[in-house]
Amino acid sequence: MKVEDFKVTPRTTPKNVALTRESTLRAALEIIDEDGVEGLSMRRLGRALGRDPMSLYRHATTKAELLDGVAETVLAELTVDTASGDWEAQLRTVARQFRGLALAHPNVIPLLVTRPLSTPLAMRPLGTLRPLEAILELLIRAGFSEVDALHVYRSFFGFIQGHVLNELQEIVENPEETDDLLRLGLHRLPLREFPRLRALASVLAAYDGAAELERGMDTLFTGLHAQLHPTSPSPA
Amino acid sequence: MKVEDFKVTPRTTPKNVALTRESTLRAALEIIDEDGVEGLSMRRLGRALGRDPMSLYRHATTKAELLDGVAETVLAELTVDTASGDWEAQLRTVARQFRGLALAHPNVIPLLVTRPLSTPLAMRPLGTLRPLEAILELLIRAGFSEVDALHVYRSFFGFIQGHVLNELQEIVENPEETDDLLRLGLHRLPLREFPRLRALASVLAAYDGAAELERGMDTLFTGLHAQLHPTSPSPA
DNA sequence: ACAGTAGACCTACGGTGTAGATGTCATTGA
DNA sequence: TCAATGACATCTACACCGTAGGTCTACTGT
Repeated sequence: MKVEDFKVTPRTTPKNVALTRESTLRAALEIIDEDGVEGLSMRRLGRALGRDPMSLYRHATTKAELLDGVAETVLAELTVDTASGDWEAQLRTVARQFRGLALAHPNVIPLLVTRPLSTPLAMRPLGTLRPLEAILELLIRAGFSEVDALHVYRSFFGFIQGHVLNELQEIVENPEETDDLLRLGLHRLPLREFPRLRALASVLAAYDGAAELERGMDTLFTGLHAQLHPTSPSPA
Repeated sequence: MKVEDFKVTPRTTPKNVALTRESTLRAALEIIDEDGVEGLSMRRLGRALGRDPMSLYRHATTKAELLDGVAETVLAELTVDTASGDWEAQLRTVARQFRGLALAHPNVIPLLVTRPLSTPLAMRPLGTLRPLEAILELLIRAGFSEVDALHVYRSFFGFIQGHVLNELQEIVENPEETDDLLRLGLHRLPLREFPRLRALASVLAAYDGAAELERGMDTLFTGLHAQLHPTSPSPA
């Protein structure tokens, strides 16, 4: 009893399992993780699923929607404990989660930061709005006014987005090279024009994303505390 | 004497002016401003310039490089006064400039935040590194150590990037609608799941990007001052 | 038993980026 | 002066893209 015996249908392979939105998105995510957003085409996704590319339009009316779906599934991994009385600790946790997602799926980040630019807030996939709602809930329960809660959310979200973009830009060009200047390829920069940058080679090479995130949050929360406080300031 | 009389060359139109890298990038920027990055194709750009699409490869070896060029020209509009003794004031100026660029060319922002993710620092267009070098120079002259200067730069740059992404996401769906909830389309959100978000309709509608940027910078600089200081702390 | 329908498939259209060959000058070197 | 050299523009062609529209099949509810 060989696999071929079941080839009732023409050229496609797995076929036994039904095609769901979830499995489609999972496969799409895999392709993006491997080859980036550019690498994902409907034809290739169809091939990966052993289905005709056109079948995909059963579960996503358009490719853009499919990309939104991928962004959504990734973002949905965030969990916010709205019951926590310590809003700062909770936000710190979310930030670390977010960084984790970014490192696990770096190729999805362009999607995450870019898609909302062309989609009004209310038309975004609900899954992407859920963390927003949860954080608002958390902050308001912690005693912030609505306006301040939104302000904190924006500062926080802008911060982690910025941090992740920063961190993902730190790409080492020649990992095997021992000299920092060469490893980062900085020797290519004209010495006259970029003395500071070149001098920072070793500091750049020693970049520690996790530490930088913590430090940035220290900065952020110091600033936030100095500026506004919830009515019930301390953890429950 | 009609225009047609000059049609020595086949189908293309302007032709008299030579095709330079600069004019090419300017035309590309115009198309992106109008129709977004998706709207830019080599064929369309060629049409806009009255040249064969293939001519473009004389000034950019690939489309990706052309996009980098567009990002570069936009970013090159930033000016940093490295001689200023008041580093905070100078950074605030840069931030406002950056926001200005973002509002003037919103469709370029995806390029700005996305392209560096696939390009090691040392291989980026020099124009995009110049602001970085200048800010490092500014900070070091102000008395920061190299490490701290880099840290400040990263916090700052992450912040403005995050802010701009936040601000550009605030798209109003039905500008003519008077009720905030309807104008933002928030009525589409399930009431049970998104009570906080829906309640914030009027606050969201009153978003003021410039004010938010200033507020965010207050937060940021408060935090930075509390955390580290240059050896020569006050403006010259 | 039959109509309706949901899901998958196929074909085809107008687009894309760009490799490679060809044409057309202007400048140079002998 | 003429030939050669290069720079630049053009054309053709290839493999790929997203997706509109039609068709086939198999199951569902009546």
